[in-house]
Amino acid sequence: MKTKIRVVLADDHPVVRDGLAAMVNQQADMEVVAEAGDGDEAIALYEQHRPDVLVLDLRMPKRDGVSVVQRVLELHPKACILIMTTYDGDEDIFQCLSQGAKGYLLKDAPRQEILSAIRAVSEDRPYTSSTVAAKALQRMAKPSLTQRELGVLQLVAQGRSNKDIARRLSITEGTAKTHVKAILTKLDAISRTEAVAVAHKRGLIHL
Amino acid sequence: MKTKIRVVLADDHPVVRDGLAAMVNQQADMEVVAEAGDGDEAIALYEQHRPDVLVLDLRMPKRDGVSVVQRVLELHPKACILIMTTYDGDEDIFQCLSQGAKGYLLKDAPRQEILSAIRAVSEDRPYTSSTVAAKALQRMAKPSLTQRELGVLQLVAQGRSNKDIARRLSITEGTAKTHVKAILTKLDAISRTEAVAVAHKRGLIHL
DNA sequence: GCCTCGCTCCCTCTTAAGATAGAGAGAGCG
DNA sequence: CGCTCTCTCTATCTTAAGAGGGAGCGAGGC
Repeated sequence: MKTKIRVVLADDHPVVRDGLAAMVNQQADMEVVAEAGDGDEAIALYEQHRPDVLVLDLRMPKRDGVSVVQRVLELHPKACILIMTTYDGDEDIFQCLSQGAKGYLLKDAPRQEILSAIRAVSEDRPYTSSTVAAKALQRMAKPSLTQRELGVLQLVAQGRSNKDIARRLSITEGTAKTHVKAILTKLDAISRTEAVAVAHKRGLIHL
Repeated sequence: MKTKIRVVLADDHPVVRDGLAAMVNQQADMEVVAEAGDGDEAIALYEQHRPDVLVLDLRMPKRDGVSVVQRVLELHPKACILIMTTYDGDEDIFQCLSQGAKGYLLKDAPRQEILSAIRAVSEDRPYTSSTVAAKALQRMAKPSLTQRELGVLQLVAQGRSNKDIARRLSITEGTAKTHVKAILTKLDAISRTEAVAVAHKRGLIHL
């Protein structure tokens, strides 16, 4: 028998970790070697165990999924990371995959799909369901927001006025308006409130 | 030995169901008798098995948690329902508990807390962590929105203009403004965008 | 050097949003 | 019956938001 696929889990919900661990350990060809409850722990445990696959949630305390992907791949370019999350916004998907994650799947996926995704990723084969892949492709056709625009968008989403945003960012109200207008154009929205709705759906912001 | 606590699980994520099932079945005094993947199924399986405890997720396909609570308690006033979700908005908590759910806890709760919550609820004792209970109390001090206002809020959150909202609801723009104004006052917000942010945080709307 | 992009600032103009105040119809309730 | 609440509509007024322009300046790529 071949050596088992060694898996590290990272998710802030104990229930989900238990569920995944139970599923994985039932399989003859894989085992869970460690479980992390936040982003920092995920990186530390990857270092310590050097697993074949890192299964990663996106929204976690201390450090979010995208940044964990970035950091782990910086340290170990050959790392095989599988994202497993409830968020299906095209921005999240695009960010993770373009950072170098090997797979992305949603928590409502059936057991079989989850297991075969782990196997695929462990062999360095990318795994992405057709719906998820479609969103990543959709995202590529859309214009990206600049750092500044993302910062402004964040404040808009909190309900701040242009004047308020200008004060917080130490720019003039006119400039704030310029940024907001650019955001509206890129997100194809008529009003700031619609922009927030679109941005939220796409995963550009997380309220 | 006493008879085991019979549990029905309802959650749209197979992983979570597996996790809960693993945790529960490891205990000597409880067992999972059925698992549901959506709201309708949850009601049907409750009918079929009449478990001691129904562990329920809030956001599910077909029928949402609050409405499942309502329906099950309508059919079986003595039903013991434990809400288990990621949503910690005061509105969700308040709705569930005031409908008659016996417990409410968050998915990031540790294993021990989850198990003791199930035991408490099975004996008809209410279980609510202090943070959750605090939110329910906070909510009681706040003004409620009327049905109409909730409908308008929904449209505001989608980014619709007052004129647009008026057209969709077959009322005048002035009336739409009146409703929006009332929403702003009740949510203590200055602008509609802030109102959406507040409403989302409180669980009044789910984008 | 030239060009593009991101960030900043400026102008005008129109429209939407929000503050304020008043009022009537219908439902439900003590 | 009066009281309260919800929903509806009215009107006026001020301010914020958004459309549509143009423009300078520094960084980085070709």
